[in-house]
Amino acid sequence: MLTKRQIAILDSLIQLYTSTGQPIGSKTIMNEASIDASSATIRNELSYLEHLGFIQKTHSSSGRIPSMRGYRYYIDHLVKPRELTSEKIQFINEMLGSRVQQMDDIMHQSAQLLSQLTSYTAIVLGPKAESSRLTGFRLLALNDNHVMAIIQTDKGTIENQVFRLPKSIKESDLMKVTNIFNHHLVGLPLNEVAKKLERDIPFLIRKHAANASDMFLTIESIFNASAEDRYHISGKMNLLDFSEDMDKKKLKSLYELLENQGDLNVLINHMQSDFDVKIGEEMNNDLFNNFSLVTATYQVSGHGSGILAILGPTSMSYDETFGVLDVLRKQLTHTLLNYYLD
Amino acid sequence: MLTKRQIAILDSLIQLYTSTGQPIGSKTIMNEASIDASSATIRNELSYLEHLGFIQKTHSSSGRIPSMRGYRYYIDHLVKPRELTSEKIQFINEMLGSRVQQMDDIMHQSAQLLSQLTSYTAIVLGPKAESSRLTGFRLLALNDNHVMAIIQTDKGTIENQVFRLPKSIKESDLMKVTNIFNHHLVGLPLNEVAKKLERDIPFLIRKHAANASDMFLTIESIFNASAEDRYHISGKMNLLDFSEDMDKKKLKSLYELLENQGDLNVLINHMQSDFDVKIGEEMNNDLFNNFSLVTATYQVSGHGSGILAILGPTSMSYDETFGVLDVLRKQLTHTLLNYYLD
DNA sequence: TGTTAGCACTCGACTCATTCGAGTGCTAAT
DNA sequence: ATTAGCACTCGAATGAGTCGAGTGCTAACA
Repeated sequence: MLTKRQIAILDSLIQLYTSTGQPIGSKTIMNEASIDASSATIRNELSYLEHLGFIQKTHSSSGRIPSMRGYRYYIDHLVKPRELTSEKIQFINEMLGSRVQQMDDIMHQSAQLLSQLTSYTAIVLGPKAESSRLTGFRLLALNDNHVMAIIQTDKGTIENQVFRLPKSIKESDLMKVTNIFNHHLVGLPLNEVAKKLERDIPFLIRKHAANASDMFLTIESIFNASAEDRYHISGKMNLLDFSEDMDKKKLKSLYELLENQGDLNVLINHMQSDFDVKIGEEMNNDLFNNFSLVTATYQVSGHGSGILAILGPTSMSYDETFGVLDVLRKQLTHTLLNYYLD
Repeated sequence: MLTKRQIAILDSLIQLYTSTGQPIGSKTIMNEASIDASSATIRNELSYLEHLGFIQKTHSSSGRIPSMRGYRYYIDHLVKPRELTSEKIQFINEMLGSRVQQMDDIMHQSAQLLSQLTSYTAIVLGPKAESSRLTGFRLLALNDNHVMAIIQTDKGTIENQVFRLPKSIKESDLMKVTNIFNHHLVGLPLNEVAKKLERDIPFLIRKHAANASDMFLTIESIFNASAEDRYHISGKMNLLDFSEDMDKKKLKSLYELLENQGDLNVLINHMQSDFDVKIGEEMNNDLFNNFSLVTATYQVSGHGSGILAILGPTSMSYDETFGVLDVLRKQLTHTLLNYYLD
């Protein structure tokens, strides 16, 4: 059990360290933090905090920096979202408030806002409606050899793709395929659709429209694309600012990871809580040892939930990050409700 | 006028420098290059080449590196595309040869191939058909409040975008707008379309479908998007390997520039010649002082021409870069002819 | 006259010793 | 329990010294 003073010291130390990036000594704490004790006393307390594993030295006579455990304690007990300046709030409102936009634009905007306001890297995931249903499937002949496939769900997502028509396919085959899809898939929840696409549909196609089985593969890939989470990442290059100790090779692997849907899925796993922080090694990936990932979920009632995430240095200012995320999350809930409304 | 030996020395020096990255001294040239002269003689020649401005020293007693002028001379007179290994050629064939793909996929593939084979950064621009005509415009009602606009040209490009319908708009308005577009724009070359979109159409809309003028703005932006060049960039992160001397700030500006269509347009201006190289300062942008841009054009008869470009360090191996570009350019011409054919 | 061996000279890169100072832990006094 | 005082530690910065790759110049040579 920590005393009040010990908590105050730990708090100040982390605040100071996250804003300067330098190890913090007893004198600095005495001067900068409002703690009524001499540097010698603070030294004793620091020694105790180190003994408990909350802080550590970089070398035997250096100042202290927070340890993994220290950050954990800070995040779980001490940090409070910092209020944004009214200018920043206004900025967010302006960017997300007014005009009608497309869903993708909104997500993209949000990611940009997050990365600009924090100067870290932002990852945004659109609202995921677990129970959305397929409401429409169309094949639209554009000309003799191009067809557009369009997929709609009741949650408003619309996916489309143009593909070239193999010569073997006739108008009548197109109709048949469309009918099969409409008859067997439309109205079902998307996870059902995925199952049927794998099991029943290939059989039906072979039976009723054998010519079209090539085409089926294309269409299947569109369905898969529509089911995939779509990540919007902004401020990737900000990573350069807080990855000094990484060599080029690691940096490249890191960027490759950020390009890869699958890896992101592992990194950002859905969770219930409003906020969640993963610190360095908690991410189980050497690449992220000096990074932290702060994730916030936003809810759009009746339309599922989405995720906002900030990837920054372990030594980031958590209070500010929490502040930005909190404001944006609220604004986004609001914006999206409007989006679904009209 | 340079003697044969001087040319041979300049050639070797550049080859050696581009492969080692280190300043080259007289002894190295004597040992590595097949030049029948002592190091002292080579020193004399080097001194002369420096006097002419083809090479320079990094400090008073260092070896020589090529100067801007040296590179220019090398590229204009000495460099020969290096033959690719048969494995690499086969790799390219496999990636671009077989199955039917979408245009965007082909371009994306090409960019990836280029960056992987050169380990520099690749920029690919799809075939630009100067004289393509608008052949189709459709508005497809997806549901009560979403419409998809589809634009087609006779060169096979298809652009589409989904947008939300303002409430004020009725079915009949949609019809009217579609009619106006089909009547006044379809069949025209795209540059004519752009003009009319600016001049005549707004007036017609106001007259016949006043409610739809909001919608017109959206549709106009789709047209603009369809007219835009679309750059495919791959291997951005390779920049990290050859930008050691740049600070974080410059690196970020550089990446921002690569994200920006407009800036890329300035950088890569269309030209006729098969190959073109811009060396460092020739690009008129401080950010590129230590980079070179090698561009190659490819022709698809009857379907316009496109561009392949490699952005690498000024000290890149030009012969290899030329080799890769040449092979890919030929393969691409072939692939695209097939694409347009069937 | 062109080529070459020989040599003094230059300058960056590297190593090693020294200094400086921020910070610590410990002890003894309050 | 707190604090002043002090010896001690260690990284960062500074400077002297060495090494070696490379140069230019001179004089000898084919």
